Amino acid sequence: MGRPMEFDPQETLQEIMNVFWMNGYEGTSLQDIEAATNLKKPSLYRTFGDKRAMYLAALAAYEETEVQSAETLLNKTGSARIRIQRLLYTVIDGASASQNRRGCFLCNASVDQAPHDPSTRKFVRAAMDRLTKAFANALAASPPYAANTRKREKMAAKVLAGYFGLRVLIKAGVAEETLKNVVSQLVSEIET
Amino acid sequence: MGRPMEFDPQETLQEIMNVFWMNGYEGTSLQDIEAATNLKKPSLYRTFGDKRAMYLAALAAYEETEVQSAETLLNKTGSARIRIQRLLYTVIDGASASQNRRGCFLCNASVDQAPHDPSTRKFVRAAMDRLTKAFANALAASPPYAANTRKREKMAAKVLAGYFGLRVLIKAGVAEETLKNVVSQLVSEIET
DNA sequence: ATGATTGTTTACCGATTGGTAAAGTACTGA
DNA sequence: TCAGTACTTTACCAATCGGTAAACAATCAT
Repeated sequence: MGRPMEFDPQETLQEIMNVFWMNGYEGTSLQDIEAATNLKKPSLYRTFGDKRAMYLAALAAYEETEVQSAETLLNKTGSARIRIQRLLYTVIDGASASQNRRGCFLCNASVDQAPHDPSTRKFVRAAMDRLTKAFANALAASPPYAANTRKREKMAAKVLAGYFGLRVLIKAGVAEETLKNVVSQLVSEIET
Repeated sequence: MGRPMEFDPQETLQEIMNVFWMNGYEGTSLQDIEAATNLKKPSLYRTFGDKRAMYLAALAAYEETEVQSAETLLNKTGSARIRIQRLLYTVIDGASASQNRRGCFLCNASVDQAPHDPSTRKFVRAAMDRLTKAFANALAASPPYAANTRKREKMAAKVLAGYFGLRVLIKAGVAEETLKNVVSQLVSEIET
């Protein structure tokens, strides 16, 4: 059956994801991807297709790892407020601890590719819906939202907006104290 | 005194701003700028410097036009809630009316350049502060916020986050109804 | 061992990137 | 009229862009 692959495509995809996540689509060159993966272009093109396909695959990988971990975090114990607070503080801690300015890949993709590429837009919107549903599920942990679907969905949409706004502020490098203010404000409006 | 300029640098800067605003820094080539301004590269480099200088000048132009118009909108009559609601609905209408997916240039710059370029980050943060202060001033139109500076600042930070989140959702192309939900939720939490 | 098959490496492609030197053009003051 | 000056145009630069053909290396079934 021929020569076996010398690298793990899944692992490689994670590395590709990290590069696109940090630098965006236009900001990432094939050279950058080569450096990040320790692979040469022909191997990359063979396994993933062209640059755009790599980007979409990276987005999909993001959804599978990061969005899912957000979901599990939101599915832990506690009231609606506690659950969402837990996620938002994790985001802040992750940013300030490791000087991590990558933000949220979905948010980045919305800004730099969604307006120009329909397939990216479609994908991002689907992932956003998934995130919104995760927020809605977390909200359902508290009676006022469990009882009222419409109320839950509206609040979920607002939490999503606040979440993205937070990620933008992080990318801009605003002070951690400001970030915590935003989160405490945002969370305080969630009924128990 | 030699040959007079055949174009208006201010006007040209607006056109440069529009291109960067739409396509981001890496997504904009000098060819794009030439096409948008009807000028050749040497004229552009002579008047503005290199590409990065053009980008920063475009950001400054954005602050002078868009941020200022946001300020005047927030300074009109009405309660804190009314004022902020007015701005946010203007944003939504501007997006849905003209299929305008440019979002907010400050938000875009935060995502695609602030993490990589310190001077962009510095500039964006200053403009954000200005916007935050404009929100705070609008909040001061209602007694609960006029009386309590700390409360006002915290709410202003949250409104800023909501504002950026909204611009991200717009870029992702979410339904107008969802956007309106976000705004109504956001605004309903502003005391009168 | 050997051919077939698959993966990797090297080397290259045309196009485009940001940026500039030099030639040409239009205006000024003398 | 004419030298000096400032702007525009043309033409070009090395470097890098995304993408690929062809040579090379490693494994398989036979």
